[in-house]
This record gives sequence, C-alpha cells and structure tokens, in this order.
Amino acid sequence: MPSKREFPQHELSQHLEASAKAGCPQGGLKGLLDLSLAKMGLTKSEQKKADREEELVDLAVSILNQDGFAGMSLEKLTAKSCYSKGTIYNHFSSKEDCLSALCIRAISSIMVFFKRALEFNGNSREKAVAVHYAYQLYARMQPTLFMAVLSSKAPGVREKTSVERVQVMDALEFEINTFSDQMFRDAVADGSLILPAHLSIETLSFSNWAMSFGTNALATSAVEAKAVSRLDPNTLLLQNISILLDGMNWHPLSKDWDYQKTWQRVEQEIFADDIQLIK
Amino acid sequence: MPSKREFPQHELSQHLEASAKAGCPQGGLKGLLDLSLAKMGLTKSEQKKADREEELVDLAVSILNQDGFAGMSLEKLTAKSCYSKGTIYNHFSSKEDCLSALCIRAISSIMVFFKRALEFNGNSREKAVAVHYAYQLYARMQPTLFMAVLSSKAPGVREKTSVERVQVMDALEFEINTFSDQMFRDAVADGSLILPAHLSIETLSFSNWAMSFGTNALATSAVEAKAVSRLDPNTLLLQNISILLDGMNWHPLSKDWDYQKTWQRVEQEIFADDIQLIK
DNA sequence: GGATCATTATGACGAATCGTCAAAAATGAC
DNA sequence: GTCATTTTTGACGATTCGTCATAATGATCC
Repeated sequence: MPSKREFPQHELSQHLEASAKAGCPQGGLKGLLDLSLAKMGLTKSEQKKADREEELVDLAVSILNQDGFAGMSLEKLTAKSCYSKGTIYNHFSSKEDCLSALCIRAISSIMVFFKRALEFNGNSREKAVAVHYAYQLYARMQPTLFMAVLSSKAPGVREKTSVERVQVMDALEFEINTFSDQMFRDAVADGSLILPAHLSIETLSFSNWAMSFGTNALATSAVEAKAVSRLDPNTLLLQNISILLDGMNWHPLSKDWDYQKTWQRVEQEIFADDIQLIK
Repeated sequence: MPSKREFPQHELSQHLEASAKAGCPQGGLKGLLDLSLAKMGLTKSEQKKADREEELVDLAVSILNQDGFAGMSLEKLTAKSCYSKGTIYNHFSSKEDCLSALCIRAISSIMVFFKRALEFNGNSREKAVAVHYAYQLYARMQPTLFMAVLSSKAPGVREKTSVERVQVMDALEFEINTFSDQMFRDAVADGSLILPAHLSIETLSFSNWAMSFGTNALATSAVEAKAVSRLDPNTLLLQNISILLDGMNWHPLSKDWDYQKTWQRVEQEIFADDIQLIK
C-alpha cells in the first residue's frame, strides 16, 4: 500500500497548499492509472472514492504538519478541500477515524523505508542497523506523524475508528511485526546471533523495537530538554542500539566492527535522496 | 512537591467523584497544615490558591482517568468543581496549561517513587532495576497520566503553558535527569560499571531512560497489539533492561545474578502496598 | 430523450468546548 | 462605614463536532 507522493510539504507545496482549494478536480494523469488500478475488483466509483481519500489524507498530513496534532480538525480539512463537510464525514466517520487513516499512511511509509533498508549490502546486524536508520529517518522527516501513530493506539481513538480501518491497522502492525521478527530469525539462522538463555525471538524483537521507538520518541518530543539536547542527535539511536545489540551478543559486536561507518554508508547508499530533504 | 493523595480513583472515589461538586469547601484538616506550610514566604491568600490548585489537579486527574486524554476539558473541570469558569481560567491559562500541571504532578510522583526505589538494599545494578520497577509501576497505576507526560512535550502544548509552569517542568526534568545520571556515576564509582569506550555517562543514562520509556509506552498503549500481548507484561521491562545493562557491561551480568529475584524483592519490600491497588 | 430510482453531496443545525471580559461580589485598608 | 483592590462570576462569540433533511448527480429502463 505505498502512497504515490509521500513528502510533498518538504519541497514547495507548503505555500501552494496554504492557498485554499488545492488539488481539487485535477483529473490529470488519473486516466493512465485507471487501467492498471481497476484490475483488482474495484468498480469505477470505488476507485474514485479511493483516489479522493488519498487526496484527503495528503491534505490532512499537510494540516498536521502546519498546525500540529491538536490543530488538526475535520473543519479545516473541509475548508482546505473542495468538498463539503458531509462528504468528508463520508470518508472519515470521525476525527479519530481520520487520525487512524493518517497512521495507516505513516506505517505504510515506514514499511516501505524498512524494505529499502533491508537491501543494504552487509551482515545481518548491519541490516538491522540500516532498518533502525530508516526508522529514525522517518521520525525526523515526519515528526508529528511519527508521534501521531502512538496516539492512535489510545483506547479513545481506537473505539471511534471504523472497523475496516482497525483491521487494516492490525494487518499492517502484523506485517511490520513479522518483518522485525524475521530479521532476528535470519540472524539466528546465519549464526551471528545465538539466542540467550530464556529469551525468545519475540522478546528480542520487542526489545529492539522498544529501544528504537523510545529513542526516537524522546528525541522527537524532548528536543528542548537538556537530557536530549546535550547529546548528538545524529548518533543517538546508533549508540543506544549498539549497546542493546551487544547485550544480545549479536555478532559482530560493536567493539569489533565500525557501525558508525555502517550508519554513514546506509545514509549515503540507501537514503541519500531523502536525507537531502531534511537539510 | 509530593501530592497529598495520589491514587484515589483506585480505591473508592470513582463513584464519589462522579457525583458532582465533590471536595469543594471541606476545610477539614487544612487548619492543621496551615502552620507548617505557611512558613516559607506564602501569604494566606497564596496558600489558599495553592490549596485550591491542588484540589483542581486532583479533579483533573479523575477526569483524565474517567474520560481519557481527549475527553479532558476545562468545561468538565468547571462542572465538577464548585468554581466558575473564570476562576478555573484564573488557575490555568489554557487547557494545555492544565495538562502541564497534570504532568508536573505526574513527574513529581514518579520522582517520589524513584527515591523510594533507591532505598532498596542491594548492589548498584539492583538499585537501577528497582528504579525501573518504580517507573513501570507508575505507568501501570496511572497509564493515561503516564502517556500524557509525553504529550505535554509537544510544541503546541508547551507554547500555551504559562512560563512559570514551564520553569517548574524544566526544573523537575533536570532533577530527574540528575538522579538518573547519579545512578550511573555511583556504579562507575564502586567499580561495577566501567565506561565503555566513547560512551559518556550522559549517553548511558539516556539509553537507559529511552529503553524504559519505550517499553512502558508500548506496553501501555499497545496492550491490544499482538507484539505486546504475546509477551509477559510482568517481566517485559526487566528483560529489556537486562539486555541493555548487559550491553553496558554493568556487573553483575544477568547470567551471574538472578534479577528476577531482585524484581520480586523490590515488589515485596518496597512497593507491596502500591501493587495491591492494581490487583 | 425522458421518467424513475439509488446513490452521493450539501450545508444548516444543535451541542460541546474554548477563551474573554464587563459586571458583581468579596476582601482588606483606613 | 467607606472606598479601593482583588477575585469571582457567567454571558458571550468563535470554533469544532457530528447529524440529517434536502438537493444534486448518476444509473437504469422505457
């Protein structure tokens, strides 16, 4: 479920989008896509609806980036789109439902990043490092969206999300989960990681996630805090992950390998284009 | 800044508080406290205001626990208190300011827990484990409040918080930060922890925080998620922390010491009363 | 084309919340 | 008791939420 255009607001659309009613009818190259997309059981009207939802989520992302989490409202989305409130509520059953749609977009994008990271040419631990790089990169590119994913887990949000969307979210979570587990399975398979006593693949996979999430969340939210600002943001995650993976005894250990170098290689070889957008 | 009564909603006040206008005048044992409290430069009216703010934060916590994060509103707080909207806004300059007050309450409580945990009788790493236990215990006792602390770091919230409160928050953060650093300094001092190459006290302290926060945040928010539910919630944090501290080479390593036992001892010897409230 | 029915879009509406402010009440000084 | 200062009050306009009767659009059949 990769999205067509992911980070428009970093380029030039900031101002374009601000002038209301952007991206309304514009049936430009849609026609070309119709053939390829309509092939799996989607009627023309369903396809139209899906396209519009894509547009609306794009708009919602731009509102989120502009006005922050609390500033996001379906009222604004209505104003910014060329549709009326009723139509908006036809797509999103509630504000929370819209938030969940944003999260689905975010998780999908992260998954795409992860798969790209996995293409890094290196040993199993280096690949894991590459995936962490991807996670951190996304958190820096889309800080608000990154944090919003957590909010969407709150009970109040989940309750007000349409059942279909909850299913999609759960499916995505399962996918990303399986992906993470597989990294560890691969490492065990190639002998670079030997399962410590009493620890399962699932436990290692989760601790790996918890550390990465915790580091990115704190780095994103608490940039003004001394605890974070006193450290180097570029290598924060790498250092934390290195300690953790050393603790798992995942070879080669950080004392025997220059993961700083790996980190830089990932940046240059896989995400050179994306890192440009930040700077 | 310890709060007078911390976890009222777990006992019996759920229903009591629901019936509106709770805890209004009730000048019960206030008189007794006046003497001791009024000693540092607080006029009588300032003291009165501080007392009322304490009451209001109590009420706000109960609303938060009842209606969740999004359901919290100063309108409800007004209705539940015996004051009018103007008075409420006299205490909290905005909804976000009130949220920050809640976070100050939360962080203060966590700090109290930490100090209690530090009294655990054991080696330096066991003390660290005890502090993690305290953190996890608070997250379980006050899940919404625990997550709210993160939200209060968002720029939109910080901007709308009164300057004095921001100062208090920063001071608290510094205190908790210093506390964490000190644990590592002590460990280095007694020889159980030797600083790994190129890693500072600050880095270790932060990675320790990131792991604990990440684990607790995910365990709190994603309880329904497979990635978390498939694991044992009681030992989740201990396992993650054990891997991390092993990675730091903090002795005794987990293979040489039964930290599971330590974990249980902390529960029984330090937090026996509090763990009762959860079960 | 035109009649008929189904689907979708619209925006007015009531309710909840936000934050403000002029007027009323309380407090305190003399 | 009087006056000045501080505090409290609740009515108010603005914003947002989500709903729903009505209008517009589109599909189908004659």
